[in-house]
Amino acid sequence: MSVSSEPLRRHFPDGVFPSGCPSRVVLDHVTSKWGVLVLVALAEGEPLRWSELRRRADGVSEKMLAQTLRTLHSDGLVDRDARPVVPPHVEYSLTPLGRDLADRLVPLMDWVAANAAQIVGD
Amino acid sequence: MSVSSEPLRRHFPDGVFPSGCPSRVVLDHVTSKWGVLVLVALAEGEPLRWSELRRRADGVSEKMLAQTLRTLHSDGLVDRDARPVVPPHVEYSLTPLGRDLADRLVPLMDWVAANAAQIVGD
DNA sequence: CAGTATCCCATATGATACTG
DNA sequence: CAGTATCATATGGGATACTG
Repeated sequence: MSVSSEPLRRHFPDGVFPSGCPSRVVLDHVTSKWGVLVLVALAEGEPLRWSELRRRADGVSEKMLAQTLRTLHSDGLVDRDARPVVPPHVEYSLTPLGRDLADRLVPLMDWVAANAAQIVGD
Repeated sequence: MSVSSEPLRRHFPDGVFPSGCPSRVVLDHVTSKWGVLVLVALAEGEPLRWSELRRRADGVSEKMLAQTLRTLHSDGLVDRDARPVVPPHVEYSLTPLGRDLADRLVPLMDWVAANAAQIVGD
């Protein structure tokens, strides 16, 4: 079933992306080991705090979480809301742009979750 | 448009993926720097040869192309068809599983292509 | 709590040369 | 043409200690 009636889908005619173009940079941010995980964790919809993110992106070090969050924030994908209270209360959430991206990431993660055992020969 | 009427989407309730589970391994293969590019290059539909892949995954070294191809092949995502001629003629293509994955990768790449300039502040 | 600052290492990635 | 083999390097990533 689902025989492709379209033999060709010329999405990226001249090579997937020219090396060194902005798309490559963004792709690397987005597909970075922890970037995907953080984005998808936030894709649930509700803002998450630092400690929650550390738990949900299981295994992430403080250094990498900080670095990932900084990158995603400066890319305009993640919002950082720091409330001036003590102890500090900071919430991270997706920007509209980030949500848009996450919508494309989630199907990928679903696929991985569904097929990983088969692939890796669990 | 496309206002989310669903506040929560509990795709990955207990943390995106447990650290060390098969999904993490597959995710790393699939989102590896060159893995994505090779998969998407092959997503066009027609089989590609080594040299074509090198051109389309612009910037990839021979070592990394070989390694990426080996991983994707052993994951059952990419087929390798070597014809016993001289000079050698080898074609790579997606397996059904690989095509299924690529279908989820392409929308992501399209998004990246569409938004990269804005994000990186070209 | 939410980070930053350091030190350190594995390995992902790269450049080059060589081969069936 | 389609790789493999080597050598070298950058940096992604981790552990630990410290701080506003």
